[in-house]
Amino acid sequence: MEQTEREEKRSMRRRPGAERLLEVAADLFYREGIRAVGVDTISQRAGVSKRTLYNRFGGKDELVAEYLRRRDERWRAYLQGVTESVVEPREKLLAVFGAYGEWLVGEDFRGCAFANAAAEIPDHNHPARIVAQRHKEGIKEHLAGLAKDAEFDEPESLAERLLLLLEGATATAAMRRRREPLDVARSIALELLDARRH
Amino acid sequence: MEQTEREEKRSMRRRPGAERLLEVAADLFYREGIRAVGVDTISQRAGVSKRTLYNRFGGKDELVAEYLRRRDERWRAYLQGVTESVVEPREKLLAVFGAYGEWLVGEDFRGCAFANAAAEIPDHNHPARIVAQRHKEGIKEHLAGLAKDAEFDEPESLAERLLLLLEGATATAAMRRRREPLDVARSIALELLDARRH
DNA sequence: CTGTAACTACACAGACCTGTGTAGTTTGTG
DNA sequence: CACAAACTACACAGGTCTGTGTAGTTACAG
Repeated sequence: MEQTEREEKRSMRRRPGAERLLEVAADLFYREGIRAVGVDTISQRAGVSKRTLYNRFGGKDELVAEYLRRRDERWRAYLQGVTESVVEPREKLLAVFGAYGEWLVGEDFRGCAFANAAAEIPDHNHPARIVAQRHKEGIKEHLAGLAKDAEFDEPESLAERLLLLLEGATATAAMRRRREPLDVARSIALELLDARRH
Repeated sequence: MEQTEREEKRSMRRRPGAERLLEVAADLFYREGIRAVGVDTISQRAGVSKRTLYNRFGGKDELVAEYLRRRDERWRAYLQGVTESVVEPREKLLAVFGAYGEWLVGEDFRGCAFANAAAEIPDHNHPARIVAQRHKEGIKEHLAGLAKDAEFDEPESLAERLLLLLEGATATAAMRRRREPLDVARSIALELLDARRH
């Protein structure tokens, strides 16, 4: 216990700069846009020298990719937790809509970070674009797993449909923040599930 | 007739610069992103002095808004044409999906210009954001009109659902260009229409 | 011919951008 | 203590950005 604490302290101490940089970058990139935020601003607000940013991440592009990687991890972990807390397999699928719903009514909602990155970065081979693409695949796989557990026929196909609904709700909500889009998406999802009920 | 032609010529001659600027700006903004393209590049490629750009549009922000306004007009006119060419009211709704489908499989597809603008511009009061929001409302109204003509119950609600599907397909296709998303959206649309058939 | 609208060429301000180079300091470890 | 990793401060290169100021040119209408 004491040892664990010390180790944690050490690893936190080892690169405290990188950690602060990522936190600040995540906040600013999401809120203001990737291109809109300069490395000077990030390092300044993180209370870290710009040199450290470049020593840790190599450049802005990789910092952006890291920002998305971390966001991907956290969102998937959150989703995992939400679906695990539900018992009924079919309800798990609907719980995903609940998770998205809570997110996109928040005051600080600014659309899907991955979609936004794709909008800002035309280059398909940019590291951030690859992370963004993987993120969507990850969500789809998660949905497919749940659909399979709920014993739906063609779980892959259902997962694709549900993902499209979530994307649609997110994109629509990004235009003008409201809770309607998610309710619409959820009700379509219900129709789809009911139509495939055994 | 002759008079019309002369008037057209005159009005085209009156501001040839503005026209060229808008064409070039539309192309660059869409392909490379709004923030990524500077006014110097635009005016240079349009073969027009930067001063003219500022005299005509007042600034970059208004040029961006104009770019979206024109894109909105054209897309709505195109959609109008597509749906008018179909006879069956119910088929008109599906024709909208056909129109989106053709667009998002093109080589130069870079996602929805309005969604991209919203992603790049956090400020909700930016003129471009207002145009983008209006665009989506316009499409929804168009769909609602078609749904009404096809005598569906609750046409507004159906329109909202169909718009969400189109948004989802566009967003998904923007991540990794494929034709699947639209097929998925279209098949969900079919299910929705069938479930509401008289 | 004269006036006016549209436009050009070009310099410039002032800010911001990514990225590097360098010399020196802190901090924890063997 | 000695060493190395991590970090700081700071200047700088070279570029881009939006926007303005100014003097002069072109095209056309009355």
